[in-house]
Formats: sequence, C-alpha cells, structure tokens
Amino acid sequence: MPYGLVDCNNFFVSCERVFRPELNNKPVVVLSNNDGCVVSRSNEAKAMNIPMGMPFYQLKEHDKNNIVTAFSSNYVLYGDMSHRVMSILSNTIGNIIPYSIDESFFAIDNFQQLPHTKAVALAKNIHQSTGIPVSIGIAPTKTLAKVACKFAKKLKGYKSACIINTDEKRMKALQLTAIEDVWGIGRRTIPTLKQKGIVTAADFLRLNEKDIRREFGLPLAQTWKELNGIDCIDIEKGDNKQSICTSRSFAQMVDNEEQLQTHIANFAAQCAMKLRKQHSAAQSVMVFISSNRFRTDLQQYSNACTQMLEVAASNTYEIVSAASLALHKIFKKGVQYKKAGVVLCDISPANAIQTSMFDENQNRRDKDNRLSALIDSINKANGRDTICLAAQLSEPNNDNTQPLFNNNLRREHLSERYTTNWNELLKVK
DNA sequence: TCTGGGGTCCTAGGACCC
DNA sequence: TCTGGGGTCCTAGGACCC
Repeated sequence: MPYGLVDCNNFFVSCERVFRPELNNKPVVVLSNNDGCVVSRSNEAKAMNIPMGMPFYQLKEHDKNNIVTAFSSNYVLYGDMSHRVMSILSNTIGNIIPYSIDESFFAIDNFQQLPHTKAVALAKNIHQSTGIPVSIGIAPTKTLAKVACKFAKKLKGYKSACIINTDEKRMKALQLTAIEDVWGIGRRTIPTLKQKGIVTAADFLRLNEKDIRREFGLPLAQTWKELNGIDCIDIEKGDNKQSICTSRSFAQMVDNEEQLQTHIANFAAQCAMKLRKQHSAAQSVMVFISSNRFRTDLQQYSNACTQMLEVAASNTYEIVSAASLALHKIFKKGVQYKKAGVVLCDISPANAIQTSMFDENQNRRDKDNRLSALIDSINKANGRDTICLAAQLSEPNNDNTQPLFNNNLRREHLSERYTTNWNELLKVK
C-alpha cells in the first residue's frame, strides 16, 4: 500500500508571509524562543547560506545590510495555519497520519488513486485555500515518500508533486539522493557510513541488512528495508503522549532559588494542564536545571531529579509540589542558571489509575482534582493563567503580580496572532 | 551581550531472581 | 587456586525526528 507525504514548504516563514505578502521572494527567517536561533528559512535566506540553527546574533553580523526579515516564533499562528492545511488534506484524502506541525503522511490503496495530475491539483488547492505552499511525495514506503517529496520541492518541473512508482524510478532517485538526506540517518552515523565509501542512498543499499542490524541497530536496518520498498516503519502513535515536557531557556540568567522555584512552578503547572487535556495522570515528575553551556567563563552545573508520586496524579497542586521538592534537592547556590524544565513521565490514562492501599490522601486528592478541573474551565474561558497557584507568581504578596511564565523570554520580532485574536486581525485599508 | 523546545524508540548494562 | 547459568526487568543515555 503506497504512502503519500504532504510537507509544507518553509512552514513558519510561509505562515508569516501569508499576512505579509510583500515579503514574498525576500529573505525571511523565523527564530526560536528567546529569539535564540534560526529555525525556519525562506528559499532566499537558504540561498544566502544562512544555516538552520544559526544563532540570531551571528545572523545580525552576517546580514550587515539588514536585508533579512526576522520573526520571533508565533506558535499560536503556526498551530492554527497547520490545522487549516491538515483539514483540507483530510477532507480530500480521508485518513491522514499526522507527523509534525508541518507534515502529514497518508496511505492510499494504489498508485492509480492519486496520479500526478491529481496530486498537483491537491497541492494547488492547499496553497490557494491557505496561502501555504506544499510539496507532495508518493511512493511505496514512508522513507521513499520522503525522498519523493524532496524532489517535488527541489525541482520545478514536478509542479510540487513527485511519484516513485517503479523500481527504475526508485533506483534513479536513490542515486541522486545524498546519504545525509535520507530520513532516519542522522549526523552521528554519517561519518561511519562515509568511511565505508557510502555517499548516496543507492550506495547504502549495497550493504547487507544483517550487517547493518549488527553494527547500527534496528532503526537503520528498517530504513534500509524501506529504501528497498518494504514498508516497515510505523509512526502511527496513540493520541496520548508518553512524556510531557515544558522547559525554557531564560533571557536573563537566574541565580536565586526562589525565582527558579517560581519558574519551575509555572512549567509544572503547564505540564499538568497538558496532562489533563489528554485525560492522563503521571506517576513521576522530573525537574532539570542547567547553567549556560556556552559561558565557559562561568561555573558549569546541570542536574536532574525525579520525584515519584505515591499515586499517579494530574492535579496542578500535587505536580507543582513534587517539582518544587525535586528542585530543592538539586539546587546549588552560586550557579547562574540558563535553562530549566519539568518532564512528566510514567503516564497512564486517568481513568485507570492504580491506587495505593495505604493512600490516606484520597479525599484531598479528589478535591484537588475537582479544583484543577475548575481552574482549567475558568482559564479556557478567560485566558491562560487567569487563575493560577500563588507559587507561580513572581511576587506572591503583590496583588498586581503576573505569573512568571514566558516573562523572562525575549520576543522582539513577534507578529500578530492574525487568525486567533480579534484584536490582532489583519487591517485592510 | 546574544546559542530552542518537544517528542519517540532502541540498547547496553546493572539489579535481581531462581 | 578454584567461584554456574540463564533469565527478566528497569533505567540512563543515545540516536533520531521536526
């Protein structure tokens, strides 16, 4: 059964351009949180040799004439645009297998179901309806669909859709595909493969499957099979996450425990909310902190601590308390902290919690759960953090204080939330 | 001065059992 | 001096992805 892949071109940049069409054909980049580094580039920016992940301050030096337009990341906007693209796709194709914010696989019964003309029309429809240009690859396996999609994106003649439906086309495509461009082969294995004289995907196929399995492990052996046309990579995961993480780098480094506790409380509360959203509970709460690894002139320290809960929980109070305890165990005085985060693990469905025979806190836990549900509904109706724990406030004793979340974050090039906020709609003269 | 965030899966090795 | 064998489970760390 063949697979298709729809991949949005330069997705974040394309989202920004929908509302700033004057930036079409100009170099544009979108930055990570804190305006840290480049995470999305227009073709023009790529042509200027701006690499993925380039720190923004280096870009400023690189781009002396200021011809590159930079945006802070606007995830609300990108999430909404992604939803629009995926809706059209699923309305046209039926069942889709979402893979990331900007790409989705789908399975078709046979190649006749989506011939080139129809695939071209689909790409065109998505572009016209949403403003987002996409590329489509169709092939016998997901890994080959990825290969096809790269050609659809790179070569104009394909009109945004490329189909690999014969062995001849497959081998031709693999000969023209550099080994580092193969989905599933990462930077750590490339040097070893190159040493063996493997330069293209076709070279890689000359290796023996058993040897690959032994030397590189199961995932690479699966990639080998997929390139041979044998479908074996399954990415259909359940709707529920197995771990939930909230973490940030700080614009300004933090050195006192109280302030770090406030950040951790906000991360933990955010994690708990995501957890409840998927109707799950977590049995363990991990907290990590680290200094600025780029500042070799400062003391380096990073550590993590996992706090187990007696009974899996999802209410904010318990999760924030556990995180606070964990932080206290690893906090070291005198360190300038640059990054911190909370990860929830051992996640199970909330309706299947294994209770403890010796649990004397069930009544309190029931109350906390009801309270968290109430907080969620108030915040959903009135905006994030309308109600929060005092531990999340930067100055708990001051009535005007705000939750600290995202406060220590640099976002100097933020666009409007054009599609999700009435106050930020596009203005037309 | 300024360097992101959030996931998944696999594996080797240790702990533990009989 | 000589010091079992075989199995399971758990976990930290590493690889990959976008």
